[in-house]
Amino acid sequence: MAKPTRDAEATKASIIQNAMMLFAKNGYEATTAEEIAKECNVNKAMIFYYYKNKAGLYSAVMSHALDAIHEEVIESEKCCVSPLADLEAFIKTYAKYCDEHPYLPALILRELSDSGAHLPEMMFESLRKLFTLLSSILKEGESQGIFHNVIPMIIHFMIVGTINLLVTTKPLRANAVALNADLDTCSDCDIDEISDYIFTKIKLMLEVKNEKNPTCA
Amino acid sequence: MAKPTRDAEATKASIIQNAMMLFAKNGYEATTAEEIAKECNVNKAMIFYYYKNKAGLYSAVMSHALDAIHEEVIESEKCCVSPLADLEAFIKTYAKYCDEHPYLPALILRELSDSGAHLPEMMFESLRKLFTLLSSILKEGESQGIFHNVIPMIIHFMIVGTINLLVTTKPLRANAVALNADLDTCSDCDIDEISDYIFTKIKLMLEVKNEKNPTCA
DNA sequence: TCCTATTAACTAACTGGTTAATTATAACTG
DNA sequence: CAGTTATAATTAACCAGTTAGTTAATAGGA
Repeated sequence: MAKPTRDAEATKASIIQNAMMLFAKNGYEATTAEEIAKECNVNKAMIFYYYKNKAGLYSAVMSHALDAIHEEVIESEKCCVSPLADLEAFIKTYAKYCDEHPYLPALILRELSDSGAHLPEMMFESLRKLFTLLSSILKEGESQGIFHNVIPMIIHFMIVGTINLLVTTKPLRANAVALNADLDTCSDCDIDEISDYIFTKIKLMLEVKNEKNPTCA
Repeated sequence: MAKPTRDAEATKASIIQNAMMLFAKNGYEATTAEEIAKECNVNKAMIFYYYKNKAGLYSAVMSHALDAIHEEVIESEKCCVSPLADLEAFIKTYAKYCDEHPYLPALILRELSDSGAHLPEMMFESLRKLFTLLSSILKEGESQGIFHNVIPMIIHFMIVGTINLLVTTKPLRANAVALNADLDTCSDCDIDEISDYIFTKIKLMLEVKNEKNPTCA
Protein backbone atom coordinates (compact mmCIF):
# COMPACT_ATOMS: atom_id res chain seq x y z
CA MET A 1 0.00 0.00 0.00
CA ALA A 2 1.18 3.49 -0.76
CA LYS A 3 1.93 5.65 2.22
CA PRO A 4 -1.04 7.83 3.07
CA THR A 5 -0.82 11.55 2.51
CA ARG A 6 -1.54 12.10 6.19
CA ASP A 7 -0.40 9.73 8.89
CA ALA A 8 -0.38 11.06 12.40
CA GLU A 9 1.76 8.29 13.86
CA ALA A 10 4.36 8.57 11.15
CA THR A 11 4.50 12.34 11.54
CA LYS A 12 4.88 12.11 15.31
CA ALA A 13 7.58 9.47 15.01
CA SER A 14 9.43 11.47 12.40
CA ILE A 15 9.41 14.53 14.64
CA ILE A 16 10.77 12.52 17.57
CA GLN A 17 13.52 10.94 15.50
CA ASN A 18 14.74 14.13 13.88
CA ALA A 19 14.41 16.12 17.07
CA MET A 20 16.47 13.50 18.89
CA MET A 21 19.21 13.76 16.31
CA LEU A 22 19.25 17.56 16.33
CA PHE A 23 19.02 17.94 20.11
CA ALA A 24 21.92 15.54 20.45
CA LYS A 25 23.99 17.24 17.80
CA ASN A 26 23.40 20.87 18.72
CA GLY A 27 21.84 20.94 22.14
CA TYR A 28 18.45 22.06 23.33
CA GLU A 29 18.71 25.82 22.91
CA ALA A 30 20.59 25.74 19.64
CA THR A 31 17.97 23.54 18.03
CA THR A 32 15.03 25.44 16.61
CA ALA A 33 11.54 24.19 15.97
CA GLU A 34 11.78 25.31 12.39
CA GLU A 35 14.97 23.35 11.91
CA ILE A 36 13.33 20.18 13.20
CA ALA A 37 10.28 20.74 11.04
CA LYS A 38 12.39 21.25 7.95
CA GLU A 39 14.41 18.13 8.67
CA CYS A 40 11.32 15.94 8.61
CA ASN A 41 9.40 17.85 5.93
CA VAL A 42 6.62 18.77 8.29
CA ASN A 43 5.05 22.09 9.09
CA LYS A 44 6.48 23.72 12.17
CA ALA A 45 3.05 24.04 13.73
CA MET A 46 2.81 20.24 13.87
CA ILE A 47 5.45 20.20 16.55
CA PHE A 48 3.32 22.37 18.78
CA TYR A 49 0.20 20.55 17.74
CA TYR A 50 1.56 17.21 18.91
CA TYR A 51 3.94 18.18 21.70
CA LYS A 52 2.49 21.44 23.00
CA ASN A 53 5.83 23.24 23.20
CA LYS A 54 9.55 22.77 22.77
CA ALA A 55 10.01 21.49 26.30
CA GLY A 56 7.26 18.95 25.75
CA LEU A 57 8.98 17.67 22.64
CA TYR A 58 12.28 17.46 24.47
CA SER A 59 10.68 15.50 27.25
CA ALA A 60 9.11 13.10 24.76
CA VAL A 61 12.43 12.62 23.00
CA MET A 62 14.28 11.85 26.20
CA SER A 63 11.73 9.39 27.54
CA HIS A 64 11.65 7.63 24.23
CA ALA A 65 15.42 7.23 24.10
CA LEU A 66 15.92 6.27 27.73
CA ASP A 67 13.09 3.77 27.80
CA ALA A 68 14.46 2.15 24.70
CA ILE A 69 17.90 1.61 26.19
CA HIS A 70 16.53 0.49 29.52
CA GLU A 71 14.39 -2.13 27.84
CA GLU A 72 17.33 -3.35 25.78
CA VAL A 73 19.51 -3.75 28.86
CA ILE A 74 16.75 -5.46 30.85
CA GLU A 75 16.15 -7.82 27.95
CA SER A 76 19.77 -8.93 27.61
CA GLU A 77 20.18 -9.34 31.30
CA LYS A 78 17.15 -11.35 32.28
CA CYS A 79 19.32 -14.45 32.28
CA CYS A 80 20.51 -13.76 35.88
CA VAL A 81 23.17 -16.47 35.66
CA SER A 82 25.56 -14.63 37.97
CA PRO A 83 26.37 -11.08 39.00
CA LEU A 84 29.47 -11.21 36.86
CA ALA A 85 27.55 -12.31 33.78
CA ASP A 86 24.93 -9.68 34.50
CA LEU A 87 27.59 -7.02 34.81
CA GLU A 88 29.07 -8.06 31.52
CA ALA A 89 25.67 -7.98 29.87
CA PHE A 90 24.96 -4.55 31.31
CA ILE A 91 28.21 -3.06 30.09
CA LYS A 92 28.17 -4.62 26.66
CA THR A 93 24.52 -4.00 25.93
CA TYR A 94 24.75 -0.40 27.07
CA ALA A 95 27.88 0.15 25.00
CA LYS A 96 26.43 -1.47 21.92
CA TYR A 97 23.22 0.49 22.15
CA CYS A 98 25.12 3.76 22.56
CA ASP A 99 27.27 2.96 19.60
CA GLU A 100 24.25 2.24 17.45
CA HIS A 101 22.35 5.30 18.68
CA PRO A 102 25.10 7.83 19.29
CA TYR A 103 22.66 10.66 19.99
CA LEU A 104 21.67 8.98 23.23
CA PRO A 105 24.96 9.42 25.11
CA ALA A 106 25.22 12.99 23.88
CA LEU A 107 21.76 13.73 25.21
CA ILE A 108 22.49 12.08 28.56
CA LEU A 109 25.83 13.82 28.99
CA ARG A 110 24.38 17.20 28.22
CA GLU A 111 21.47 16.69 30.55
CA LEU A 112 23.73 15.52 33.35
CA SER A 113 26.08 18.43 32.85
CA ASP A 114 23.09 20.71 33.37
CA SER A 115 22.49 18.76 36.53
CA GLY A 116 19.00 18.23 35.24
CA ALA A 117 18.21 21.89 34.75
CA HIS A 118 15.30 21.21 32.44
CA LEU A 119 15.15 17.53 33.24
CA PRO A 120 11.51 16.49 33.34
CA GLU A 121 10.39 14.22 36.13
CA MET A 122 9.67 11.43 33.69
CA MET A 123 13.15 11.43 32.29
CA PHE A 124 14.66 11.48 35.73
CA GLU A 125 12.74 8.29 36.42
CA SER A 126 14.19 6.59 33.38
CA LEU A 127 17.73 7.54 34.34
CA ARG A 128 17.14 6.28 37.84
CA LYS A 129 15.88 2.92 36.62
CA LEU A 130 19.12 2.31 34.79
CA PHE A 131 21.13 3.08 37.88
CA THR A 132 18.92 0.90 40.06
CA LEU A 133 19.50 -1.98 37.67
CA LEU A 134 23.28 -1.81 37.89
CA SER A 135 23.11 -1.12 41.58
CA SER A 136 21.24 -4.35 42.26
CA ILE A 137 23.73 -6.34 40.20
CA LEU A 138 26.62 -4.90 42.16
CA LYS A 139 24.97 -5.42 45.53
CA GLU A 140 24.10 -9.01 44.68
CA GLY A 141 27.72 -9.59 43.72
CA GLU A 142 28.87 -8.10 46.97
CA SER A 143 26.54 -10.24 49.05
CA GLN A 144 27.79 -13.32 47.21
CA GLY A 145 31.33 -12.36 48.11
CA ILE A 146 32.37 -11.88 44.49
CA PHE A 147 32.67 -8.10 44.54
CA HIS A 148 34.29 -6.04 47.26
CA ASN A 149 34.10 -2.48 48.48
CA VAL A 150 31.42 -1.37 46.05
CA ILE A 151 30.07 2.16 45.84
CA PRO A 152 27.41 1.71 43.17
CA MET A 153 27.01 5.36 42.24
CA ILE A 154 30.70 5.78 41.50
CA ILE A 155 30.95 2.50 39.62
CA HIS A 156 27.87 3.43 37.65
CA PHE A 157 29.35 6.72 36.50
CA MET A 158 32.62 4.96 35.81
CA ILE A 159 30.94 2.57 33.41
CA VAL A 160 28.28 4.75 31.88
CA GLY A 161 30.41 7.90 31.85
CA THR A 162 33.34 6.22 30.16
CA ILE A 163 31.17 4.67 27.48
CA ASN A 164 29.24 7.87 26.87
CA LEU A 165 32.41 9.89 26.53
CA LEU A 166 34.11 7.41 24.25
CA VAL A 167 31.09 7.26 21.97
CA THR A 168 30.45 11.00 21.80
CA THR A 169 34.10 11.89 21.28
CA LYS A 170 34.61 9.38 18.52
CA PRO A 171 34.79 11.99 15.72
CA LEU A 172 36.78 14.32 17.94
CA ARG A 173 39.33 11.64 18.67
CA ALA A 174 39.66 10.73 15.03
CA ASN A 175 40.26 14.37 14.26
CA ALA A 176 42.87 14.68 17.01
CA VAL A 177 44.87 11.87 15.49
CA ALA A 178 44.76 13.53 12.11
CA LEU A 179 46.22 16.68 13.63
CA ASN A 180 48.79 14.93 15.78
CA ALA A 181 49.83 11.47 14.67
CA ASP A 182 51.79 10.46 17.76
CA LEU A 183 48.77 10.90 19.97
CA ASP A 184 47.01 7.64 20.72
CA THR A 185 43.36 8.51 21.12
CA CYS A 186 42.14 4.98 20.62
CA SER A 187 40.48 6.18 17.46
CA ASP A 188 40.61 2.74 15.86
CA CYS A 189 39.09 0.97 18.84
CA ASP A 190 35.70 -0.41 17.97
CA ILE A 191 32.92 -0.64 20.47
CA ASP A 192 33.47 -4.34 21.18
CA GLU A 193 37.10 -3.83 22.11
CA ILE A 194 36.12 -0.87 24.26
CA SER A 195 33.33 -2.58 26.15
CA ASP A 196 35.45 -5.68 26.54
CA TYR A 197 38.28 -3.64 28.00
CA ILE A 198 35.98 -1.77 30.33
CA PHE A 199 34.38 -4.96 31.55
CA THR A 200 37.75 -6.63 32.13
CA LYS A 201 39.04 -3.66 34.08
CA ILE A 202 35.91 -3.12 36.12
CA LYS A 203 35.89 -6.82 36.93
CA LEU A 204 39.46 -6.64 38.20
CA MET A 205 38.65 -3.57 40.20
CA LEU A 206 35.71 -5.20 41.91
CA GLU A 207 37.03 -8.71 42.40
CA VAL A 208 40.32 -8.02 44.15
CA LYS A 209 39.76 -7.97 47.86
CA ASN A 210 42.41 -6.03 49.70
CA GLU A 211 42.78 -2.61 48.20
CA LYS A 212 46.12 -1.66 49.71
CA ASN A 213 48.13 -4.88 49.22
CA PRO A 214 46.38 -7.51 47.16
CA THR A 215 47.42 -10.88 48.56
CA CYS A 216 46.49 -14.28 47.28
CA ALA A 217 45.44 -16.74 49.95
CA MET B 1 44.75 52.47 46.82
CA ALA B 2 41.18 52.92 45.77
CA LYS B 3 40.11 50.91 42.78
CA PRO B 4 40.20 53.08 39.69
CA THR B 5 36.98 54.03 37.98
CA ARG B 6 38.26 52.40 34.86
CA ASP B 7 40.41 49.31 34.92
CA ALA B 8 40.58 47.33 31.74
CA GLU B 9 42.17 44.26 33.29
CA ALA B 10 39.63 44.09 36.08
CA THR B 11 36.77 44.48 33.62
CA LYS B 12 38.12 41.77 31.36
CA ALA B 13 38.68 39.42 34.30
CA SER B 14 35.23 40.09 35.68
CA ILE B 15 33.66 39.29 32.33
CA ILE B 16 35.59 36.02 32.11
CA GLN B 17 34.67 34.96 35.62
CA ASN B 18 30.97 35.68 35.33
CA ALA B 19 30.74 34.30 31.84
CA MET B 20 32.40 31.10 33.02
CA MET B 21 29.84 30.73 35.76
CA LEU B 22 26.89 31.41 33.51
CA PHE B 23 28.09 29.28 30.60
CA ALA B 24 28.60 26.40 33.00
CA LYS B 25 25.25 26.85 34.67
CA ASN B 26 23.07 27.43 31.63
CA GLY B 27 25.08 26.41 28.60
CA TYR B 28 26.39 28.43 25.72
CA GLU B 29 23.21 29.25 23.84
CA ALA B 30 21.09 29.89 26.90
CA THR B 31 23.53 32.44 28.25
CA THR B 32 23.02 35.93 26.87
CA ALA B 33 25.52 38.73 26.59
CA GLU B 34 23.21 41.03 28.49
CA GLU B 35 22.96 38.54 31.34
CA ILE B 36 26.72 38.35 31.62
CA ALA B 37 27.06 42.12 31.48
CA LYS B 38 24.47 42.61 34.18
CA GLU B 39 26.12 40.03 36.40
CA CYS B 40 29.38 41.97 36.44
CA ASN B 41 27.93 45.48 36.29
CA VAL B 42 29.47 46.21 32.96
CA ASN B 43 27.96 47.50 29.80
CA LYS B 44 27.08 44.78 27.34
CA ALA B 45 29.13 46.44 24.62
CA MET B 46 32.28 45.82 26.67
CA ILE B 47 31.96 42.13 25.97
CA PHE B 48 32.16 42.75 22.24
CA TYR B 49 34.80 45.41 22.74
CA TYR B 50 37.15 43.01 24.50
CA TYR B 51 36.19 39.63 23.05
CA LYS B 52 34.87 40.54 19.61
CA ASN B 53 31.86 38.23 19.78
CA LYS B 54 30.18 35.62 21.90
CA ALA B 55 32.23 32.79 20.48
CA GLY B 56 35.40 34.73 21.23
CA LEU B 57 34.35 35.15 24.82
CA TYR B 58 33.52 31.48 25.10
CA SER B 59 36.88 30.53 23.71
CA ALA B 60 38.62 32.83 26.18
CA VAL B 61 36.64 31.36 29.06
CA MET B 62 37.50 27.80 28.12
CA SER B 63 41.20 28.41 27.63
CA HIS B 64 41.36 30.25 30.91
CA ALA B 65 39.68 27.42 32.80
CA LEU B 66 41.58 24.60 31.16
CA ASP B 67 44.95 26.27 31.47
CA ALA B 68 44.28 26.87 35.13
CA ILE B 69 43.53 23.24 35.86
CA HIS B 70 46.40 22.01 33.75
CA GLU B 71 48.82 24.23 35.64
CA GLU B 72 47.45 23.06 38.95
CA VAL B 73 47.89 19.41 38.02
CA ILE B 74 51.38 19.99 36.64
CA GLU B 75 52.33 21.84 39.80
CA SER B 76 51.24 19.09 42.20
CA GLU B 77 52.82 16.41 40.13
CA LYS B 78 56.27 17.77 39.50
CA CYS B 79 57.57 15.54 42.28
CA CYS B 80 57.86 12.53 39.86
CA VAL B 81 58.49 10.13 42.72
CA SER B 82 56.79 7.22 40.98
CA PRO B 83 54.07 6.63 38.41
CA LEU B 84 51.76 5.53 41.18
CA ALA B 85 52.32 8.71 43.17
CA ASP B 86 51.91 10.74 40.01
CA LEU B 87 48.68 8.99 39.22
CA GLU B 88 47.41 9.69 42.70
CA ALA B 89 48.40 13.34 42.41
CA PHE B 90 46.72 13.60 39.03
CA ILE B 91 43.43 12.15 40.23
CA LYS B 92 43.29 14.03 43.51
CA THR B 93 44.36 17.37 42.14
CA TYR B 94 41.95 17.13 39.26
CA ALA B 95 39.12 16.12 41.57
CA LYS B 96 39.85 18.84 44.07
CA TYR B 97 40.07 21.51 41.43
CA CYS B 98 36.79 20.40 39.90
CA ASP B 99 35.13 20.44 43.26
CA GLU B 100 36.34 23.95 43.93
CA HIS B 101 35.45 25.19 40.46
CA PRO B 102 32.38 23.16 39.60
CA TYR B 103 31.72 25.13 36.42
CA LEU B 104 34.77 23.54 34.83
CA PRO B 105 33.52 19.94 34.62
CA ALA B 106 30.15 21.15 33.38
CA LEU B 107 31.85 23.09 30.61
CA ILE B 108 34.07 20.19 29.66
CA LEU B 109 31.25 17.69 29.61
CA ARG B 110 29.08 19.91 27.50
CA GLU B 111 31.88 20.57 25.08
CA LEU B 112 32.76 16.90 24.78
CA SER B 113 29.15 15.94 24.25
CA ASP B 114 29.17 18.27 21.26
CA SER B 115 32.20 16.38 20.13
CA GLY B 116 33.85 19.72 19.87
CA ALA B 117 31.33 21.18 17.47
CA HIS B 118 32.29 24.73 18.26
CA LEU B 119 35.43 23.74 20.09
CA PRO B 120 38.06 26.32 19.27
CA GLU B 121 41.51 25.12 18.34
CA MET B 122 43.01 26.71 21.40
CA MET B 123 40.74 24.89 23.78
CA PHE B 124 41.31 21.62 22.03
CA GLU B 125 45.02 22.13 22.72
CA SER B 126 44.37 22.56 26.41
CA LEU B 127 42.28 19.43 26.61
CA ARG B 128 44.95 17.51 24.78
CA LYS B 129 47.66 18.64 27.16
CA LEU B 130 45.78 17.17 30.07
CA PHE B 131 45.41 13.85 28.31
CA THR B 132 49.06 13.83 27.31
CA LEU B 133 50.02 14.33 30.93
CA LEU B 134 48.06 11.33 32.19
CA SER B 135 49.13 9.31 29.21
CA SER B 136 52.80 9.76 30.00
CA ILE B 137 52.26 8.75 33.61
CA LEU B 138 50.49 5.58 32.56
CA LYS B 139 53.06 4.68 29.93
CA GLU B 140 55.91 5.24 32.36
CA GLY B 141 54.14 2.96 34.82
CA GLU B 142 53.74 0.33 32.18
CA SER B 143 57.38 0.45 31.15
CA GLN B 144 58.37 0.09 34.80
CA GLY B 145 56.21 -3.01 35.02
CA ILE B 146 53.88 -1.49 37.59
CA PHE B 147 50.86 -1.08 35.34
CA HIS B 148 49.55 -3.63 32.89
CA ASN B 149 47.41 -3.62 29.81
CA VAL B 150 46.94 0.13 29.68
CA ILE B 151 44.82 1.94 27.11
CA PRO B 152 45.45 5.54 28.11
CA MET B 153 42.47 7.08 26.33
CA ILE B 154 39.99 4.78 28.06
CA ILE B 155 41.62 5.16 31.46
CA HIS B 156 41.66 8.91 30.98
CA PHE B 157 37.94 9.06 30.32
CA MET B 158 37.38 6.67 33.19
CA ILE B 159 39.08 9.02 35.61
CA VAL B 160 38.14 12.39 34.23
CA GLY B 161 34.65 11.34 33.17
CA THR B 162 33.79 9.84 36.52
CA ILE B 163 35.00 12.87 38.43
CA ASN B 164 33.28 15.30 36.08
CA LEU B 165 29.99 13.45 36.33
CA LEU B 166 30.12 13.11 40.09
CA VAL B 167 30.86 16.80 40.52
CA THR B 168 28.25 18.07 38.08
CA THR B 169 25.52 15.75 39.32
CA LYS B 170 26.06 16.62 42.96
CA PRO B 171 22.86 18.69 43.29
CA LEU B 172 20.95 16.21 41.16
CA ARG B 173 22.02 13.31 43.35
CA ALA B 174 21.08 15.15 46.50
CA ASN B 175 17.69 15.82 44.99
CA ALA B 176 17.24 12.18 44.01
CA VAL B 177 17.77 11.08 47.57
CA ALA B 178 15.21 13.57 48.80
CA LEU B 179 12.67 12.05 46.41
CA ASN B 180 13.58 8.44 47.06
CA ALA B 181 15.27 7.73 50.38
CA ASP B 182 16.29 4.12 49.72
CA LEU B 183 18.35 5.17 46.71
CA ASP B 184 22.03 5.46 47.51
CA THR B 185 23.36 8.17 45.23
CA CYS B 186 26.48 8.78 47.26
CA SER B 187 25.14 12.22 48.01
CA ASP B 188 27.08 12.48 51.26
CA CYS B 189 30.38 11.49 49.74
CA ASP B 190 32.80 14.38 49.82
CA ILE B 191 35.37 14.91 47.14
CA ASP B 192 38.21 13.38 49.16
CA GLU B 193 36.36 10.12 49.66
CA ILE B 194 35.46 10.08 46.01
CA SER B 195 38.93 10.75 44.67
CA ASP B 196 40.41 8.31 47.15
CA TYR B 197 37.99 5.62 46.05
CA ILE B 198 38.64 6.28 42.39
CA PHE B 199 42.40 6.19 42.90
CA THR B 200 42.20 2.95 44.87
CA LYS B 201 40.06 1.28 42.24
CA ILE B 202 42.05 2.52 39.27
CA LYS B 203 45.22 1.38 41.00
CA LEU B 204 43.78 -2.12 41.45
CA MET B 205 42.63 -2.18 37.89
CA LEU B 206 46.05 -1.26 36.55
CA GLU B 207 48.27 -3.21 38.91
CA VAL B 208 46.81 -6.67 38.63
CA LYS B 209 48.55 -8.49 35.86
CA ASN B 210 46.50 -11.31 34.49
CA GLU B 211 43.05 -10.11 33.60
CA LYS B 212 41.37 -13.47 33.46
CA ASN B 213 42.80 -15.17 36.57
CA PRO B 214 44.84 -12.91 38.79
CA THR B 215 47.69 -14.96 40.24
CA CYS B 216 50.35 -13.90 42.72
CA ALA B 217 54.04 -14.60 42.17
C1' DT C 1 45.34 66.79 23.70
C1' DC C 2 44.88 62.09 22.50
C1' DC C 3 43.86 57.57 23.34
C1' DT C 4 41.40 54.11 25.91
C1' DA C 5 37.43 52.67 28.36
C1' DT C 6 32.58 53.05 28.70
C1' DT C 7 27.83 53.94 27.68
C1' DA C 8 22.98 54.26 25.83
C1' DA C 9 20.34 53.68 22.13
C1' DC C 10 19.51 51.19 18.15
C1' DT C 11 18.74 47.45 14.59
C1' DA C 12 18.26 43.46 11.89
C1' DA C 13 17.52 38.84 12.36
C1' DC C 14 15.56 35.14 14.64
C1' DT C 15 12.56 32.25 17.72
C1' DG C 16 8.83 30.07 20.13
C1' DG C 17 4.32 30.02 19.82
C1' DT C 18 -0.59 31.27 17.88
C1' DT C 19 -4.36 31.28 14.83
C1' DA C 20 -7.58 31.04 11.37
C1' DA C 21 -8.26 28.81 7.38
C1' DT C 22 -7.83 24.41 4.61
C1' DT C 23 -7.67 19.63 3.44
C1' DA C 24 -8.03 14.61 3.92
C1' DT C 25 -10.34 10.97 5.95
C1' DA C 26 -13.42 8.28 8.46
C1' DA C 27 -18.14 7.88 10.01
C1' DC C 28 -22.82 8.48 9.39
C1' DT C 29 -27.23 8.74 6.85
C1' DG C 30 -30.79 8.18 3.87
C1' DC D 1 -23.50 3.84 -2.35
C1' DA D 2 -23.62 9.07 -3.06
C1' DG D 3 -23.62 12.76 -0.25
C1' DT D 4 -23.19 14.99 4.10
C1' DT D 5 -20.90 15.92 8.21
C1' DA D 6 -17.68 15.89 11.89
C1' DT D 7 -13.22 15.79 13.07
C1' DA D 8 -8.33 15.04 12.89
C1' DA D 9 -4.23 16.55 10.33
C1' DT D 10 -1.92 20.21 8.05
C1' DT D 11 -0.66 24.72 6.46
C1' DA D 12 0.75 29.71 5.74
C1' DA D 13 0.94 33.89 7.72
C1' DC D 14 1.67 36.28 11.57
C1' DC D 15 3.20 38.23 16.27
C1' DA D 16 5.58 39.60 20.26
C1' DG D 17 9.69 39.08 22.60
C1' DT D 18 14.57 38.34 22.51
C1' DT D 19 19.38 38.44 21.00
C1' DA D 20 23.94 39.26 19.04
C1' DG D 21 26.15 42.78 17.39
C1' DT D 22 26.78 48.05 15.96
C1' DT D 23 27.53 52.81 16.41
C1' DA D 24 28.12 57.31 17.60
C1' DA D 25 28.82 59.93 21.35
C1' DT D 26 31.15 60.65 25.93
C1' DA D 27 34.17 60.58 29.99
C1' DG D 28 38.70 59.70 32.24
C1' DG D 29 43.43 59.78 32.52
C1' DA D 30 48.45 60.29 30.92
